[in-house]
Amino acid sequence: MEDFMLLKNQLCFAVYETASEFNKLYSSTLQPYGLTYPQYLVLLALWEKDSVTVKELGKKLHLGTGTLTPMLTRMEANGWIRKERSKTDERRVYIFLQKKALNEKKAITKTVSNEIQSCNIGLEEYKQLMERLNQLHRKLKERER
Amino acid sequence: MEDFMLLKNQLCFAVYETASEFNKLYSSTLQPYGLTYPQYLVLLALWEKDSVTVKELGKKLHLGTGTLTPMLTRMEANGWIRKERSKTDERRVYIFLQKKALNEKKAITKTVSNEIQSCNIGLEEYKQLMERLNQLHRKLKERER
DNA sequence: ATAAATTAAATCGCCTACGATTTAATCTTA
DNA sequence: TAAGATTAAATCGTAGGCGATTTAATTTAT
Repeated sequence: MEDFMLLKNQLCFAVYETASEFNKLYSSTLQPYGLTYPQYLVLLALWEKDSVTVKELGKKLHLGTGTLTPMLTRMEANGWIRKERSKTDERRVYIFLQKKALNEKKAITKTVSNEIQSCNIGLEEYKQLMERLNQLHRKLKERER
Repeated sequence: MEDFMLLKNQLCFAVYETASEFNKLYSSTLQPYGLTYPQYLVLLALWEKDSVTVKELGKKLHLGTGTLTPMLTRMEANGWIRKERSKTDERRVYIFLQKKALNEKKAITKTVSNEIQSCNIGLEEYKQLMERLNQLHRKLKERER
């Protein structure tokens, strides 16, 4: 039981650490573009589906407006996106990609992809880890209720 | 290759999400004690080895003084730890657990343990995930150089 | 039709997190 | 030993991240 506890602590720490490693790796890779890691995640979401509300974006990224609103404001100031309040329902704010984000998509994804490639993560390893993480993720989510 | 670009298939996002789930789970569990998740990690480190310098603590937790110093100040204000500047080398600041942290150790670890238990994560699942995470972690670290 | 409930985004306060700089102490070395 | 390099912690500025509250618009139920 004591060992199991140790293991649990190690697991949460391992996840915490790995997330922070990813953060650093992506941050330095994205720095030349003037993007942060969370901002890149926003672009990934928008490249997949453009012109969504803040709410929808938050759902996809699991982020609330307390995080998104200021971040989107910064991204707008940097010319990545545009915010536009809906005419039909003025509560909603739609997010649109700007030209810059469309033009630089190829370059950014290529750079990131190269960087990750250089970590030599095998496809099998990748898949297994994804599977395990999603499994854990599901259990953590279930727990919440 | 294309669905490799999808947000939900990105390993970095899975890690990011899982870390945030852990964070939320631990945060709500620790809230009654007036502890945050990173503060709990500090206690875990100190329960393992007390009276260490800020530097050593940072090495263990992979945190710099920009994060630690204000956090330790808060933890001192809340009675968990005590900071004491070394007499022999006044550059160093040693961190000591306070009685409160020692007295509540059992209760806190028990509560956390119970909470995590309720996620029904099997031992095998644990081990595999840890193994995969450490493997990934190693590769990310290697990449840095 | 209007009061009440709901919804969406913004705002607020607090706590990480990190790179860069600053301050002060200690160590090296010329 | 005095100047310069190194070290440890603190400080600063910027950017998440989150729970809670606020504001304004839209729905709903009466």
